[in-house]
Amino acid sequence: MTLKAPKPSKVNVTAESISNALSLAIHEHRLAPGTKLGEDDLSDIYGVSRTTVRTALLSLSHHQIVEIKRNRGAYVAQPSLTEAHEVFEARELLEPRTARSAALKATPDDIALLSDHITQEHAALDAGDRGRALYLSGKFHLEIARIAKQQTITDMINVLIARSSLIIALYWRRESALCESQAHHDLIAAIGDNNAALSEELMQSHLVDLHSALNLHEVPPVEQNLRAMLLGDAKS
Amino acid sequence: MTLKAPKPSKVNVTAESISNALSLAIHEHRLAPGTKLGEDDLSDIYGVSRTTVRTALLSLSHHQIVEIKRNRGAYVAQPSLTEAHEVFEARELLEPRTARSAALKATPDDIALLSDHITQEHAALDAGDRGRALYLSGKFHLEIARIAKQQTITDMINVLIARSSLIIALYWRRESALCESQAHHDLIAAIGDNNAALSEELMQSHLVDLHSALNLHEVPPVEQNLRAMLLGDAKS
DNA sequence: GCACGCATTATTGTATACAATTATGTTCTG
DNA sequence: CAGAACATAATTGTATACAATAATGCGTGC
Repeated sequence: MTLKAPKPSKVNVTAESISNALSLAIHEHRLAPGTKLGEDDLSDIYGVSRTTVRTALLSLSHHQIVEIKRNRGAYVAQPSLTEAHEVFEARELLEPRTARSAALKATPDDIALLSDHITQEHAALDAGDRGRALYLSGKFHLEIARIAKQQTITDMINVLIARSSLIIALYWRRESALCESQAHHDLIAAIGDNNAALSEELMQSHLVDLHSALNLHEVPPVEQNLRAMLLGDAKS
Repeated sequence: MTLKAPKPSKVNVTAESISNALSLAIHEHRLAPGTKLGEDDLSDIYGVSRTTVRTALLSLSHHQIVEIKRNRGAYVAQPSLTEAHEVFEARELLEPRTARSAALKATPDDIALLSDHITQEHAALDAGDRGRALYLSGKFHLEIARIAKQQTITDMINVLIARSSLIIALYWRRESALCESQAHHDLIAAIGDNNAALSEELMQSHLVDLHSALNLHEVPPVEQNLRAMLLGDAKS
């Protein structure tokens, strides 16, 4: 098992590292929407005080992937269907223009990095790790924003991608379709050719495609347990 | 003095209320960029523990209007010139389309509310309260986003407007120009007529206008004191 | 007189303790 | 037996105490 995962033995466990670990777990669908994130549980798991855990949870709540209900605790967010559509509409507003900008600025190094992403994504799929493939797929979009050199917009897209991961967990309809990374391949080609118009158009249709793959009815909220998702089933 | 301001005597002082008070003070340019926000100072001022203050500061840092430097403390953010351009470019990407959407959805009540905003803004200017006028001007943009009924995009615009306030504090060039709310009047008219294309165009040119009013060179970072800005000069 | 280094002070980071709120389970009553 | 009310337990919210880090000022040596 390739553990870069969430069990930093003892040293340097900061609020940010916990936040990152939880964020990754949510991206990879190891933490399902609705999962309760108890402060005591997390402070046990990571070996820090509740203070630090609370800082991490607060950070995640600001990214809207964790919802904190007063006096009730923190839960992995469960975006409503309305929010789901809003998130993809926002992405459709931001990302095509960002892809255009990326096409104009991309260097050969950038293209190589994108290609590497796709390779890793395929590797994850071959290994049967759909969660990691989904995470890498999101990172791909983020990488394009980074190439466009607009940190502010990149930050916004980052949040939207995180929420998209939750939305996919709740409202995904197609069975296989996540695997069809043909769209990503085409995007790399267009960006590598510095074809701004095509890049914008491909990104637009890719997002519309994803958006249209959402299920149309609400999903009942579910409760999930925590330890198994974060620690596998191995120890304690 | 019209105090809705930041001195809630003793009851129900929550992290959110502190966050709101500081946010308002920043919007109204009572807290200048670079001001140190010491935890002890703030807990004295608001009569709560540092824990609560830290929660508020963390929240503001996630909105990027406060910068927290590890082991150094929290400061009102000082956006770089690069960030300044990025923020306005992001607004130019989001707000025109949002204004279009608002024009299609606006009800008479919405128009009345927008007009009321303008009235208040003028009143603030007449009272010589430029800070409050600026705050209301930002709220005007936010209100349009709200009318468009896209909460996700509204949230993003909200953050961008807050940062814009800091940017204006640092890089504003024109002397009078903030007062020329003609653009806002025209926008109300277009939205009231449900004229989508015109609304989008007016918003676009309004933002370009604002963007072009920025100064082009960096500004030296400054330190400011805190108590006077939050409490007036009255007591203690 | 200036610069470097050490000691002191101040401020933030983290953990723990206590208070308040909510959830739960039991018991009593209709 | 069902339902409500109370008591108990669990969990979060807040404050305080302690530790670690960075800023400051003083003194010494060159």
